[in-house]
Amino acid sequence: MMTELEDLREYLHARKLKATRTRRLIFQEIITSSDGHPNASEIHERLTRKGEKVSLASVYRTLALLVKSGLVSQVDLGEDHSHYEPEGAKAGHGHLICLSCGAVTEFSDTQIHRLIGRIGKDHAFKLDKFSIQVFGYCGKCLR
Amino acid sequence: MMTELEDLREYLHARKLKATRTRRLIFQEIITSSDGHPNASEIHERLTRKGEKVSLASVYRTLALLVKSGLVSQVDLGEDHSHYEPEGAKAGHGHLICLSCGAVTEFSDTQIHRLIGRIGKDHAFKLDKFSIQVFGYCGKCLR
DNA sequence: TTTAATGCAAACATTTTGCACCCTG
DNA sequence: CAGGGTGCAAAATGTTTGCATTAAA
Repeated sequence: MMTELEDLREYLHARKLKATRTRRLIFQEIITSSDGHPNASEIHERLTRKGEKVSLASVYRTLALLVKSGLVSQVDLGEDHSHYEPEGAKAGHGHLICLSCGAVTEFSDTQIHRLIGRIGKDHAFKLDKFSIQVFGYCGKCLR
Repeated sequence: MMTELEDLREYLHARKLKATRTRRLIFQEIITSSDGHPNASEIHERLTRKGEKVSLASVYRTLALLVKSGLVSQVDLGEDHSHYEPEGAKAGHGHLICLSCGAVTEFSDTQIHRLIGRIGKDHAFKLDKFSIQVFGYCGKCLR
């Protein structure tokens, strides 16, 4: 569980950047987030509520750094702001987004990977990453 | 080609909304757009350049209406604003987005449809629509 | 002690909204 | 001519940036 923090430290040290308390707090907040996909202001609120004095500007600056590092990925859930999630081993997964309650469920599927890979080849396109949003209604809301 | 305009007229008439010149112009701009996925300000600029006096506010209001009607769909291409495209027969397709030149190529694949359908079932999720963005480098940029 | 990182506030970009006036039906 | 639609300007969001100050290394 602290492995990720080590990864961050390593990343920062390798490029002579500073492992500040602010950066650790923000990264930890993403890793330990119960809802899984917080946005910038949620991260800011949660830290503030915990008594940490971190500015929203730092949240944005740190998020940009984390995304660039590959430790965190930026996801679009169909809202007008970005969400962030730890980039775990389960790379390349999609999100099921409920249009009624907003619940977000992740899914991962090896067939999708293979299919996307083939589509890239068919179009002479060297792929870097992909993102899938499936909108609809979750089991709870259907009842 | 004028079929779409008829569809718009029909949609508006059915709910006692007005088929104004502004609405027709904006819808036509999306249908006939050469680049395929204009954003709000591109639509506004193009109409202005053609000598049409349409406000950006009306562009946004009309886009919202067109999306709700199902005649147009809103797409996310990884930028900080939305793009719009006609909702043709080829429903449910994805976009290949070049990280170098920004070119956007569409793809459609029946296997993806099937796969997404199955994923929905597996999660007791009634699906409405889906969206796929594949980021990478296009053939031109690889040379 | 050096230099990167932070907080704050102002700046930006995109989208939304209130209101007086205009046009379609 | 009634009611929805439009333009304009102001406001609301989400995100970025300049600068003086703080804190890692």
